[in-house]
Amino acid sequence: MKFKAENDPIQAGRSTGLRTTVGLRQVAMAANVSTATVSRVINTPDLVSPKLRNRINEAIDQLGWVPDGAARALATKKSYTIGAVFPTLTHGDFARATTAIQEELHSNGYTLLLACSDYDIEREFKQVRKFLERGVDGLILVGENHHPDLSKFLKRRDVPMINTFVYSKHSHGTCIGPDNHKLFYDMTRYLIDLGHQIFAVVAQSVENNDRAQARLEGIKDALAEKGIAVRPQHFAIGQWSVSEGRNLFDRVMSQSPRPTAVICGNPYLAVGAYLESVAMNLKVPEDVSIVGYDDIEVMSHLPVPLTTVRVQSEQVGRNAARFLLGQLEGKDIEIPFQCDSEIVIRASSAPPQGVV
Amino acid sequence: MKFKAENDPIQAGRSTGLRTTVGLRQVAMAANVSTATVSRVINTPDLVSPKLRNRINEAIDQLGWVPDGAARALATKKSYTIGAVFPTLTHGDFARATTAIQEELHSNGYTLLLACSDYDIEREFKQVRKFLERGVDGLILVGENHHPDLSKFLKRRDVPMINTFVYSKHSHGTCIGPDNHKLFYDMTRYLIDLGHQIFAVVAQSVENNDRAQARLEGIKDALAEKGIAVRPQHFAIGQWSVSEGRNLFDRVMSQSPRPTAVICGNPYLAVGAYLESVAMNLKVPEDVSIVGYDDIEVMSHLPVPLTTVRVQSEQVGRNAARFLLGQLEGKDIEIPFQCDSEIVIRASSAPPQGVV
DNA sequence: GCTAGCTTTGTAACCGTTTACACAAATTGG
DNA sequence: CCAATTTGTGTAAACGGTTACAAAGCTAGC
Repeated sequence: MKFKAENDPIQAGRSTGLRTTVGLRQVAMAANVSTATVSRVINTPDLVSPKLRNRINEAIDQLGWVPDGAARALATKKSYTIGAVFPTLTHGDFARATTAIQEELHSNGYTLLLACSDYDIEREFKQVRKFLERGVDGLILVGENHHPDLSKFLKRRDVPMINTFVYSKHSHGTCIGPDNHKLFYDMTRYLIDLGHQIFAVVAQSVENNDRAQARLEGIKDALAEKGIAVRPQHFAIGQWSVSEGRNLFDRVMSQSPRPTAVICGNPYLAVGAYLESVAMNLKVPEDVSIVGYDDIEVMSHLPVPLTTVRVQSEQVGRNAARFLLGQLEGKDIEIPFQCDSEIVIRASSAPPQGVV
Repeated sequence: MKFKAENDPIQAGRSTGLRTTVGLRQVAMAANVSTATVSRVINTPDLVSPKLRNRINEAIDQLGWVPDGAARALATKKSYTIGAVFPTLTHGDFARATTAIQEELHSNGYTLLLACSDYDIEREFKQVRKFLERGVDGLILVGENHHPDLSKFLKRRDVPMINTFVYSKHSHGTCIGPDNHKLFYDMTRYLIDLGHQIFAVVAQSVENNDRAQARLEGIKDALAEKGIAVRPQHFAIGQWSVSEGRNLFDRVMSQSPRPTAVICGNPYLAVGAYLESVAMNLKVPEDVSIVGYDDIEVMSHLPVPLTTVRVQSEQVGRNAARFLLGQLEGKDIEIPFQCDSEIVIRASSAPPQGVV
């Protein structure tokens, strides 16, 4: 099927007459230069003579022109945009990381696209696809297990990506965060060394959460080395909340034998566990040691401050952003892929009663 | 200066030969249809005959084509993108609102651009400008006082905007949130009715924070009606943290006369105040009533649960997003501009000692 | 004074979609 | 059976920038 082209000059010039929005062309006309020169003033001012540059800048100011990002992205194939998908923002560590990412990106001229997966791999994948449609230049995700098709998708359009809040030697260069396994391995060793023998674990679900999973493995491995295992009745998995911490603490402490150390999977569970110990009239750390993960401020201000692991979430976010920016600029910036973290020992952990 | 155009057919066809990325054109060729038809399959499938539609969809799948958002935005003048600037994400209410916004936007095909102003009006303005460059279709901000040039900027390119976490009658239709003044007016009235006469206020800085400012006014106005004022030594302004809550609580409680009620400007200050009361061996609420703002989970689990104001931050976020989407679709969706909020009375507030 | 090289500026094709308009084919009605 | 609609598809001009390339205007060297 063929149609012949009608070269209709009126139609061709249709829009030129009634243009109302100000664009590069209007600026160029106002300053009596070509569009190329205006574009150069924006992108490579050094290539334009000072005289013209001034004239053009004046025209820009006067017309109040702001370059159109979409047109720019289309022409350059760069969107100066980074997409991040977090499981949730309501957990302090992710919120802090997001803030850091945003700051780092913004001060480099990039903008952050944000989405939440709610710990759902399918959703994460959908969000990522949408981000790719939007033309993001890079991606920041959490954890290492993603939708099976995700990496193909990324590879096809080689968008750099970095996984956050995870680290292990085998993932060096693609992940940035703490070594979750080691963290809780060390924490558990610390408790073992204090003399504990009966351990309880109170944690959130590990579904689609390889970080939490790794931490649990850390506990198990450390205990196994001493021939210890967590009894089923001392292993409580639930929601992510203070009240759940209270419930689960109550549950594990009512079992026999009674644990002398309770390891909590997140700070809210730990705070809940402690508050429940108060309600149960148990003495911490005399009757039971309580330790947590992640250091939220209130933990250190409770009547018995809580031992926990401190992860530098801002650092994770900031370095993730830096890494991506580095990749995009072509320079391989060397950042610490394994981020700082430490066990903060406070009053809630001590040798079990009866051990000197 | 004039140059004559050289119609160089080789150069003109330069890129057609070595095209490697797959675009609308490739799909069109593969399915042996025009680009317009492919476009229609994406945007208005009903206009395309089922037969062609299938053939094209197959081609799309096979080539793994994803439409280019930038090109689309350029052609349609719509980016399906909403920008939000929050003071910070580390405060629970903003984090919850952000999550709700993101969800609402995403399920309507929009994407969220996020930035933080760190309670700095200049920064907010810069972020907004950047968002406008990016071509956002709408804006979500916090509070009502912005950079003086901001509204001009928005009006010029008529981008709809909504202010969140604020509400008053005069701002109906442009703001969505709680009536901050009324909230603390009511809270203060409640304390007055309990019989309190000596009030202390422990709050964060109100610089560039009209919400906090309004709440303080609410306190003052309620007190003034009864001829009461907060003494200077009972008025403590500081950071936003638990430890600051402890410090400031300690300070105001050491003054004479000793206040019988302490109103805290945010949940962390309130928790800090309570924890300090424990450290100071003061009984709550017998010796002093403590009330806060915003309901974070731990407040209800402390040995003495704290009276506070509960604001539905998710609701604020969700409705803000809905409102903007409505504006963009042209339909004036009726949403509640004043959001639900309530005073949650718990054990930390009671009549002052000596009053029956 | 002429040429070679550098700097500055203009021309116009191109980025990947959308969409107004033109047209052909299919449907309808008298 | 033909005119008037309706439906489906193609053509090509936008959208608002960037940038390869060409063309001048200089500078400087001999």
